[in-house]
Amino acid sequence: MDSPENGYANQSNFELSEFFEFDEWKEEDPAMVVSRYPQNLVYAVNDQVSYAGGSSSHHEGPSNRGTPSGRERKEIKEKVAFKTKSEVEILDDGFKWRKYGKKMVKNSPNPRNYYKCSVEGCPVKKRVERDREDPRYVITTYEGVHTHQGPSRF
DNA sequence: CGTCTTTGACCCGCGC
DNA sequence: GCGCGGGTCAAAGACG
Repeated sequence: MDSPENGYANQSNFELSEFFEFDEWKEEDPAMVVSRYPQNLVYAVNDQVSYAGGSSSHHEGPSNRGTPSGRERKEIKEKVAFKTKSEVEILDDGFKWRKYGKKMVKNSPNPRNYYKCSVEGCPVKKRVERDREDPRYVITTYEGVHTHQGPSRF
């Protein structure tokens, strides 16, 4: 029923070639982890997407609904996928997130949660999904960059 | 009171 | 042209 080599890449052209596996980051301060994640890495990921995204079906969502202003095609989209081993997906990374939607993935009996930064001006979006073959693993995908560098936790 | 959560409905882009 | 999938927003409710 499942392709042996099929993975998340199958779901989207965007391959998680840069996903990190944190075995026990729980021990560390989540806020610290975020602070330590290299920004250049983000560039590397989005750069890859840009190149491989020549026809990637994954691009920024729908045009601003209600904002008929000229939509500039953003070729650079920061996307970072993290594979975290945790029982709870609500890992506090130091920022405040507001859940704005839940959807079920066909290839997964697990629902996909959509979070957005509560801070106004922060176009950062977070997507949390459970691994379909490893429920104990959680895949967190961060999109965008925080404009506010002062998490209440920091 | 304020904030956040949850579900449903709606919309868009693309494929065939 | 239509359907599918995915993604987002909205309102209400719950809770602190």
